[in-house]
Amino acid sequence: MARSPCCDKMGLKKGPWTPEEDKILVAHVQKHGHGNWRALPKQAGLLRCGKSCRLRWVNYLRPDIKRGNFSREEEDAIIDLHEKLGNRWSAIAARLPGRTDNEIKNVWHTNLKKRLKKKLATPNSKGHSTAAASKCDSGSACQSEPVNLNFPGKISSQPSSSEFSSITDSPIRNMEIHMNTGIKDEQMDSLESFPEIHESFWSDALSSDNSSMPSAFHTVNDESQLQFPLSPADALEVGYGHSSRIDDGMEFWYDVFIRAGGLQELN
DNA sequence: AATGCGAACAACCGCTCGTTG
DNA sequence: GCAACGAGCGGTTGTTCGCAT
Repeated sequence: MARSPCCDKMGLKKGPWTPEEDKILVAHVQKHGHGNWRALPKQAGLLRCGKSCRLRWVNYLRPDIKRGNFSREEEDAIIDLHEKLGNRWSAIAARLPGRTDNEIKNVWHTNLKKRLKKKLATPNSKGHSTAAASKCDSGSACQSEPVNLNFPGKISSQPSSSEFSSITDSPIRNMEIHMNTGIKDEQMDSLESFPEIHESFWSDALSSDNSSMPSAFHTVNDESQLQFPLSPADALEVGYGHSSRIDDGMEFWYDVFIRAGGLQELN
């Protein structure tokens, strides 16, 4: 397929954007939108290619962009999501409001990779992130290996309870799903449809003393009672109770909750 | 003060995918 | 079915900045 010349065209500017260019681009997008990036620079009077304009807008000028350092929660979420999705930065960014794929990619390469390596080097590290992360480190593969999916978010694939094997402490967290062929397309699709977090989930969840754990979840007395797939009631009962894993973030809980049909309960 | 080096981030490049004629 | 095109994605590079020497 023939490639478009894009920025190679003579006369088009490259390199860092000036405040003036930013102003022009913002003003133009606010006034006319960005239906056609290729035509935009000409219309706006910018000596840039459409690709460059799009990138500048998406990664820097968009009004909903959250600037500043990543919180610990955001970093943990990135690690978890990277474990599930691999190097699919845009998919990860979609789960982190206000953050761009480029930003996440940069943070991953500069911070989080190192953090994971450190965790790996620590004998008592949690380990749940590191093994998979190291497999995925070089790219989006994460396939053709037994995958520790970290959580049974693939409940949609309706595994039998025998496919899960409880390993250590958390009733859900450490269930392993061994699959012969790794993550399948439909499972990735399932991850893609990760729902927006329902407002009332947060208000309920954060009413807990520990802001990282939904109050809606209580430790079950007998973890072996858990049956998969979980009913909404079971999901509400599923406990965690292991403070060392508190930093693992909320989205896991929400996913379990939603997949168990908990949203209807909230509504 | 000058220099070297690494971290962080912005931007570019090349590719794939989806759409359209 | 095919080619052309635009948009989007992920990998990579270039630049800037802060810190150590």
